[in-house]
Amino acid sequence: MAFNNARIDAVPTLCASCEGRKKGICSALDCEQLVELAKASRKSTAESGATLLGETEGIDRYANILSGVVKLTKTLPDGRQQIVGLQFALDFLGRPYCSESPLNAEAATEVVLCSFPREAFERMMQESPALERRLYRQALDELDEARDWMVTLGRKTATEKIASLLLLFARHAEPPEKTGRHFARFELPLSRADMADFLGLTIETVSRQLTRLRNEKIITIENNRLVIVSDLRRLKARAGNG
Amino acid sequence: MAFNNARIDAVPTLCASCEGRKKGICSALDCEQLVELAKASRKSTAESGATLLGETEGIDRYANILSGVVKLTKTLPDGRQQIVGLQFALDFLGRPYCSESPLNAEAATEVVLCSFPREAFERMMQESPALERRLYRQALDELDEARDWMVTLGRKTATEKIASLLLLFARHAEPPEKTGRHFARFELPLSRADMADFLGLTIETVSRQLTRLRNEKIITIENNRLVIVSDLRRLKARAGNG
DNA sequence: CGCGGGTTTGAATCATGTCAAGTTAAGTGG
DNA sequence: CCACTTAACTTGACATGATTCAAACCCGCG
Repeated sequence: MAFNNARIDAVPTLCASCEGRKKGICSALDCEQLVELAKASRKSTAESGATLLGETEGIDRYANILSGVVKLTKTLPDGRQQIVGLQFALDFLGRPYCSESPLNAEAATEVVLCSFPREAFERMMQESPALERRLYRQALDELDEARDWMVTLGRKTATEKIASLLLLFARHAEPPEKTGRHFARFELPLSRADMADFLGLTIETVSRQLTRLRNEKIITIENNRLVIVSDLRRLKARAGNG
Repeated sequence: MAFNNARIDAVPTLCASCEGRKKGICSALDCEQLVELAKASRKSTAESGATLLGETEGIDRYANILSGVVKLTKTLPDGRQQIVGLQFALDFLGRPYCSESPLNAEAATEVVLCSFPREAFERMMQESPALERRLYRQALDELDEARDWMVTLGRKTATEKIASLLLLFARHAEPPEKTGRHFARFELPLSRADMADFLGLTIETVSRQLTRLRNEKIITIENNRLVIVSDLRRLKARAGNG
């Protein structure tokens, strides 16, 4: 054990207890790279509602999300808005090989970030195929998610959309296996307005569908934000996926 | 020149005239790799309507699309269908690091493919960071496209959806700059049913919106498939993007 | 206590879906 | 060459799910 201490000590203190090192982008880095990146990294907190990445501003930093929920939005010239992605803890935030497509990232809840300056991170990407592979995989995962939501947006009814969204939250909130397999309980990370923007609906419709699910005893809502699902199977049945 | 002949000869005959070598995935390969991949490659044609990649079958080949249009679809258990992506000439078809998400690829028109066996291609991916980077970029591009369509699906009206789709086709059909900047003329690569599946509409609505655009003199349609747009700006205005 | 943001609820309206009937165009076989 | 069939598309009348507009509600906070 003592023999290995040098290496263990080499892991930056901040990273030692960081989940991102195990499951996030950083899992693709070796010790040396981790130290180098950590030197340039900065932990920061953003209030709910804060803009993390705007259409206007140049992107000068990439980041890992340590906690909280980030919404990626697009807006039409006349103000109509659509959330095109949600990112959770340990997701990577940023746009390597930045193409044109204008996209806003906004904190949906309070968010804690571990961010790196653009140049340092891009240099590391060049040098580390493993890192780039890890990023590629995340992009593929996000692509799958985006396509799943296209089905939801294009082909599901309002109730099915809401049920699908609740299931998404349940999946992210649960340490799987922790609560009973068919039970879930979580805080809604989005306001009704945000849910509407994600599902291509209006606030009123979102609200109506929630009360409908409540009336059908599929969910219970406390304090407008805490959702309890006693039987996930019934919720799944309402989500249209089978 | 003679000095270089050896190298030029080394480019596989098939590839020499192939656009994919310049603009597609293959542009990331050096000569040696190109030869190796070409040895394993196979050119093939698929009828319109043929399934290229099914939920059921394992994927045993990757491919470049040489010509034609491929639609990527997802289907809900009750039969509702959504097209979640369109791929055109020189796009890469396949799912490296295949995750779960069930996806169908079907030829929307007659399609010509240049395909490679799974193992050969994956081995090359392992060995060539440049190739993986190229694939990563395509994934990012597809992600951008998917997100653009999420806005269309979630927030646009039926007319705007149709206009947006026509603009997409125009962009892909035109050798840019060839026809006048504000003029376009192209064959619809999708049937009304496919357009409906892409836009989250019904065939009837698609048809009605097309005749509406025709009545407004924004487009002309000949033979049900040939579309002529005399002023792209008017079409853009109807697409909701500005 | 009253104020304000977020949410719920209600009634009227509208866009899109549904169902059904027609049209067009391209075969196919007599 | 002309009926006949068929598939894809268009058009019309009607039904409905979601939006819109408006009002009430709830709850934390000054």
